[in-house]
Amino acid sequence: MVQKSKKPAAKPDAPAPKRRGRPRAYQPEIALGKALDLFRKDGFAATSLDDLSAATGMNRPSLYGAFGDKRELYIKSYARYRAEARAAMQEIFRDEMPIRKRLARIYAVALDIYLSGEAGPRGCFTVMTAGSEAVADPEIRAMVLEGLSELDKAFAACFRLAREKGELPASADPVVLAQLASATVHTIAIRARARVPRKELEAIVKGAIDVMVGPAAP
Amino acid sequence: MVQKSKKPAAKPDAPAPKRRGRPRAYQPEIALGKALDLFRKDGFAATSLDDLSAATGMNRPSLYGAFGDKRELYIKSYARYRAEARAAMQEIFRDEMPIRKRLARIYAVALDIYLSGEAGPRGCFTVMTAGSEAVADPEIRAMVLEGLSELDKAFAACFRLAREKGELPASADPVVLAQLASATVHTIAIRARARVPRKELEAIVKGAIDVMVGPAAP
DNA sequence: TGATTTTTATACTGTTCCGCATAATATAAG
DNA sequence: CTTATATTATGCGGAACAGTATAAAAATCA
Repeated sequence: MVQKSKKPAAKPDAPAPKRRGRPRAYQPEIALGKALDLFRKDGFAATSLDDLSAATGMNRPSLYGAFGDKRELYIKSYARYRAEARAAMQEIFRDEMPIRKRLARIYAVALDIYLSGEAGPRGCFTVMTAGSEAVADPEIRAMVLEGLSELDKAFAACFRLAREKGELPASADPVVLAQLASATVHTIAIRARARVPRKELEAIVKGAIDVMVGPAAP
Repeated sequence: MVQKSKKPAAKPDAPAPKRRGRPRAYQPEIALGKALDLFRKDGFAATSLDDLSAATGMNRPSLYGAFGDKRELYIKSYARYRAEARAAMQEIFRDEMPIRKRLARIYAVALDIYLSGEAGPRGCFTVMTAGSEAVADPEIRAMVLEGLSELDKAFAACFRLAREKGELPASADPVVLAQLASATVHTIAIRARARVPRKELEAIVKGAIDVMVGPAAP
C-alpha cells in the first residue's frame, strides 16, 4: 500500500464524476451551512444532533459519515464561518481607499453578519466560541486565537498604510489602534446578540472611528 | 387570609431566628456562589443539575426548593455576579482620583475577575450570557442590557468628571469614550476566555488608555 | 441479470437529563 | 410524648441525548 488510493489525479472539477454507489441525497456545502446556522443560533451545547439532522435533512448516520461527530461538525462549521467572513472582508482590506471609508465599510459588513438570522441576531461566531468552547478545547481555542489575531493584523495593516499615506499622525501606533478597532468589533458583536438595535451599534462604530482616525472632515 | 403570613415584622438580622423544621444543611449564599462558579465555567446549557447538585452539596430537590429550576438558578447566579462585580468596582468609581489611575484600577479589577478560576479563566459573565442565553430569553436579556448599560454609564460619568477637571479637552465626548472603554472591557473578557495571557491583556488596556486619555506624562 | 458499492433509513443501546413524588429525618411547638 | 413543620434523601419516570449496528435502497460494473 504505497499509494493511498487509486484516484487518478482526478480533474479539479469534473462535472459528474460517476460515483459508484447510491447517490447522496444532500449537498455537503449546503448541509454544512445549515449546521453553521444552528450552531450560531444556539451554541454547541444547546444544539442536538436531532436538531442538526432536521436542519440539514440528513439523518444522523449520514451526518456522522460526512462530518464526524458533533465536535468535528462544529469545528468544520467554524472553519466555514471564518472562510465566509474572510471572503466578505477581503476586498475591503485589499482595495485602496481612505482609512475612514475602509473602517466604515468593514463595520458595515460586520454588522450585516452579526445582525443576520431569522430567529434573532447571530452575533460573531468567533466571539461566541471564545466564550464557550475555547476554554476547554485546545484545538478550538487555537482556531479562535487565530481568528482574533487575523482581525488584529488586518486592522494593523490598514492603520500602518494610512499612517504611511499621511492620513494619521506619525505618532499613531497601528497595533494599538488595531486593538481598539477589534475591540469595537467585539463590543458590537456582543451587543448585537443582546438585540441592541442597529442604529445604536452604528453610533458606537461612528464614535470609535472618530476617536481612532479623528472626526470626519466637514 | 388578609395577612400573607404571620411573620412578626421579623427583626432585620436576628442571629438565630429559631426556624421550625429540620435545619438546612447548606448555606444559600455559599451554594449560590458555587452554582455561579459552575455556570461561569461551562455556561447554562453545558451545566447539568447533577453538576450543580454535586458542587453545592445540595441534592436536586433542595436545589429546586431553594432556587427554583435551572433557569431561575441561572438568573439568581447572574444577579449575584453583578452584585459582586459592582461591589468590586464601586469604590473605584466613587473615590476621587485622576482619570488615568481610575481606568487602570478598573481594568486591573476586571482582569482579576476574568482571569480567576481553577479550571481556566472564567471571563465576564455578562459577556458570556449576552452571547448565549440573552438572544432567546427576554428576562435574561433585560438583565444583560442593564449590565452593559451600567458599565457604559459608569465610564461616561468618569470621563465627564475628568473633562470638568480639565484632564480631558473640552472636545472630548464622554459617551463615546465610555463606549470605547466598555469595548476594551469586552475585548479583554473575550480574549481572557481564549486564554490570552494577562501580560497581553494588560498591553491592550494600556494602549486603550493612552488613546482615550492621552499618553502618560513622562 | 446479478454482484458490488455507497448511501439512506430505521431502530437500538446505554447514558444523561430534568423535574417531582415519596419517604425518612430533624427540629420546634403544644 | 405527640404533633406540626421544614428539610434531606432516595429514586422514579419519561424524555432527550450521542453514537452505532443493521437493514433497505439506489446506483455502477460485469
